[in-house]
Amino acid sequence: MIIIYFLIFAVRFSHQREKIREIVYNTNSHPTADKIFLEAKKSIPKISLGTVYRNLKQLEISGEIKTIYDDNIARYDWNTEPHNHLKCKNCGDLIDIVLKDKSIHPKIKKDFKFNVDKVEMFIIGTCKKHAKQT
Amino acid sequence: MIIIYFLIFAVRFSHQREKIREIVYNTNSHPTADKIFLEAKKSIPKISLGTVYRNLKQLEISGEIKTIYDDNIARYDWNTEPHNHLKCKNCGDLIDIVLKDKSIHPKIKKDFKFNVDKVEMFIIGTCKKHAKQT
DNA sequence: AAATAAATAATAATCATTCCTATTATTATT
DNA sequence: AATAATAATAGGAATGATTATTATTTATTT
Ligand SMILES: [Mn+2]
Ligand SMILES: [Mn+2]
Ligand SMILES: [Zn+2]
Ligand SMILES: [Zn+2]
Repeated sequence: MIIIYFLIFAVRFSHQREKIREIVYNTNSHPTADKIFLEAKKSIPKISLGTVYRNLKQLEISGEIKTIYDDNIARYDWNTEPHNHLKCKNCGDLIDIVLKDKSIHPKIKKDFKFNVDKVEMFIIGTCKKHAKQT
Repeated sequence: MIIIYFLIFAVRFSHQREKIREIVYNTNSHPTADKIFLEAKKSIPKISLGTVYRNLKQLEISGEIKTIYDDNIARYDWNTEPHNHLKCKNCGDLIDIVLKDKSIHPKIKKDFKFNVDKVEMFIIGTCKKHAKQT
């Protein structure tokens, strides 16, 4: 006997989700849920923070955005391509960076029998805004 | 006129801190504050979670342990040498790994005028415990 | 237009972490 | 050994980020 379940989850349009997607797609600063909430409020005054979190999670699941963790708080990224971040310990800015070096994957596979999916890297330091005079 | 302030902060012995240090130094699993708390309770039943957090922070400041962030929760590491972690998305284990490649530092300096202090890397994947048959 | 159920706002609950404070314990001094 | 000075503690309240609950609203289907 074969039983097949179909769980159909119709996702339907919502102004709130559209706005949230739009905000993430137009912000380069890897905003937090709260920043997105405050921004969304400007055009949807009654939007609630729970709605923001729920939709961010949904957008993440559908692969439209990416969640990154900055120490212990979540920030959201429109850039879903594999990339890494420079984090300035001075101003907190996150700067996108693409390191195309995949050479560690086979090495780790060999040394640890560990199958690499992705590499999440935070490069901590000081950005050019705080450069000392030379 | 020269004013010199001395802020003297005598750190004195406490059984609780000794136990917490001992637990971190004898645990390879990068335990959370809660794990450390539960373990410490076995020998100091009245220890409080606040004491665990306060002392972990103090040990981190004194350079005896290191804090790492696994998504959004703090874990503690006796290994204060620069190193990175393999994270199994299956069982959550963190495995220490040392990548001695420092070649990205000058490149980032050049491309972004960004001064690198340290690189925090989580290599996400599947550990050998869940290897599929070949 | 009516029916269906996904999405919402509002709010309560949860979880990790920090803060507060009266009491206790460690260390230095007599 | 007793006293004084104050760092550290236990216990609990407060905070901040995130998730869960639920009655109501809204998008979509019939
Ligand atoms: Mn990014
Ligand atoms: Mn480690
Ligand atoms: Zn900066
Ligand atoms: Zn594993």
